[in-house]
Amino acid sequence: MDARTKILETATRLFATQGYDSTSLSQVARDASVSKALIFWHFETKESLFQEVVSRTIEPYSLEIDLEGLSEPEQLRRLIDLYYEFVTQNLYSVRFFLSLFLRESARPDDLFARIIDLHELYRRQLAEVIERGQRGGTVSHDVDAATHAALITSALNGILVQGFVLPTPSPTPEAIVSRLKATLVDTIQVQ
Amino acid sequence: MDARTKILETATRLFATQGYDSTSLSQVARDASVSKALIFWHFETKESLFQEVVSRTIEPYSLEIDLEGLSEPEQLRRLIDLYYEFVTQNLYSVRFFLSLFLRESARPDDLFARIIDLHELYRRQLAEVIERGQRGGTVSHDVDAATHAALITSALNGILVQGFVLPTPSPTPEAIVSRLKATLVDTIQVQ
DNA sequence: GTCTATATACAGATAGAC
DNA sequence: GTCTATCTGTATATAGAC
Repeated sequence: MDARTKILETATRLFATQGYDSTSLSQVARDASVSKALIFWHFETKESLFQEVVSRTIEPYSLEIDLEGLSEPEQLRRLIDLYYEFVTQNLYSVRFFLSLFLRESARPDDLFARIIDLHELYRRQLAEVIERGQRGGTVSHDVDAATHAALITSALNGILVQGFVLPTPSPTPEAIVSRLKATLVDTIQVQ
Repeated sequence: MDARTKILETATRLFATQGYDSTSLSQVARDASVSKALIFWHFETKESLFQEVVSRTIEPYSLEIDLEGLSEPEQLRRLIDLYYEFVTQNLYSVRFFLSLFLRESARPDDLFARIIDLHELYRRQLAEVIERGQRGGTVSHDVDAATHAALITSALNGILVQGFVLPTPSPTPEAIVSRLKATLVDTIQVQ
């Protein structure tokens, strides 16, 4: 692996676990077994290194979802499962971005916008499925689609954060997600 | 106001908005209009200043809840409202603690334990109300109390985090909370 | 491209006058 | 209690040899 990549991977790991301010380039250099000067040769400043790290981290984030042939309630359950899968598969970087949102001096605003976009896209997709189900008669008309969709994403995010924060959550995240589907999907289902 | 208090309040504001690492004592001194040396006279080190800040911030956190004369489903709704009220009234410090949990080098573990305790206390209280309701016949037996309680706290936390992260959440937090009560309480209510 | 050596700034912390 | 002046370490960043 070339030095540039080595630096990037080391920096990614350190930024993600310690944050921007608490990670020094000396530490990155040491962990990557290169000199500090080499970091500045490959990356203009500490902040541009950080920008590159964030770009590479966010890159695989996407929303490719196949819902063909499923009823609307089934689509909702699938969307919930996919969200949870995605988060558990990207636990490190999700945590990283969440803490970036809450604080941090180096805020790459354009990339934040991308994450918010993805989130809203997901929420809108939930809402659209609910509306389609209401028109098709598989979902109850008692719920406002947008609000219910927002509740689902909130609950998902909350389960996620709880997993980050609490030492060993007594009900497992999986159990809560399954309960989420039971309460937030089954109860608005018609039949 | 005496200098010590001035320092504490300035440090609280800066730590909360910028974090521990990104806040220098020079900045605290400047903003509080005192010399750096005075900070060290009042507080041994930067970290003990931080500890004191955290202690003072967490101090008003408590769980004094009056649920007399309410049916179990009403108690659940009340608990949810109280949680939401508490969080909105302590928005700054809640955000502060959340970001502490996600990162930060200075981790005062004993105080973290206190927050986790409060959280588990609240969750257990929800679970107990549900169980009592099941025994008394006001709550459906279809739900597992502990899991359902965990789902409620997750959803609440998620709504909270969403409020922190998203620019202007299209459904308001209030709307989502009311939807939460409709979906997570009404549907397990008997009658 | 990669290094050693160095410049410069600012961090946390101390000494000592008042 | 509060200050100015200073110490010491380490941070980001640069110069210049190879």
